[in-house]
Amino acid sequence: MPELPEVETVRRALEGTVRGRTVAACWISGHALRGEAPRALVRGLPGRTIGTLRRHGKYLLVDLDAGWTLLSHLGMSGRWLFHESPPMRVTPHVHVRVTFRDGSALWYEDPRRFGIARLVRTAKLGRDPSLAILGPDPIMSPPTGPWFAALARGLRVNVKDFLLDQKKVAGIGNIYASEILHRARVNPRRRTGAVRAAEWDAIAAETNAVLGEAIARMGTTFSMYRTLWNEPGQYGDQLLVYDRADEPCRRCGAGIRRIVQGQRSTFFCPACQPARPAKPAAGVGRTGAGRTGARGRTPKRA
DNA sequence: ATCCTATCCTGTAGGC
DNA sequence: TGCCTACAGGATAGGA
Repeated sequence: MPELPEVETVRRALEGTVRGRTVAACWISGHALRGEAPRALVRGLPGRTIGTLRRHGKYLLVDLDAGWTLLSHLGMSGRWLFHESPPMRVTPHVHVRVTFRDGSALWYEDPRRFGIARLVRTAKLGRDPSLAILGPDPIMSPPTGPWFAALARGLRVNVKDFLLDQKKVAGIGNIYASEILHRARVNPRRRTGAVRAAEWDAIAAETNAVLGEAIARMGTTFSMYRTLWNEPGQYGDQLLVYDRADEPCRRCGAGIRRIVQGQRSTFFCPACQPARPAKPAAGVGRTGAGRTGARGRTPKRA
């Protein structure tokens, strides 16, 4: 559920609300989150003050004082909800309740419990096994076509699974992978190693554009995701292909197709994203260095 | 290296 | 109305 734009929306909201607040108490439900109950929070959080809020891919890093960081991942159904004055009744699936000294509270809710919440020494974050394997974050380091092309050289995976691989680029999930490829006009079944330079330029440009636009609209609410204030994200209206099987393509009118890749749904337009790309015009598309995506956006950095 | 399956969980939507 | 199945925004492990 929550991909980079949703996590970034939560990060910004937390920055503006809980930063500087000091934890008075922490309660946990006792249910395990992705393998372990976050018991360490009960002892480790009280007395700590919230500092900087960072994000890498889909991971949220809540820096605390005294050299600790709360590492959070929302999995499929996790959400942090802020309460200026917390309700008396604990709603179902609340697994962590952080109460601040001023009486406000931050609750972590996660029906499917695929999320994680654990305390890590800030100095050792780089060696945390979850974080160490991640590729660069596409907001901090916007990808360019040549960078993607270099990363993809020789790989035989399909380009959709490539975008989903957090070890390559961290933060793109199942919704945005389909959206990016549709806007870049690249068929999701294409072998990564066979994607042309100009197409990588388009993929890079659309990665930057789609993620940026989704953040501006507070993410996509398909069903579960909510902002810190329990509001749905607004990017759902902008989706061009995701969950639109058999509906007309918003660009050309052809029927959107649903296929399964890596056990997960992929949506694409067979007309806009042909299995074989159009031949590049003579003299261009060899290196792609001078070309940008179809919309002419220029990525910032290699 | 890649691909396929299974697993961790609960909620929901759709078919009958 | 209820029962059943399929599927869901993620990540990981094991085996072919």
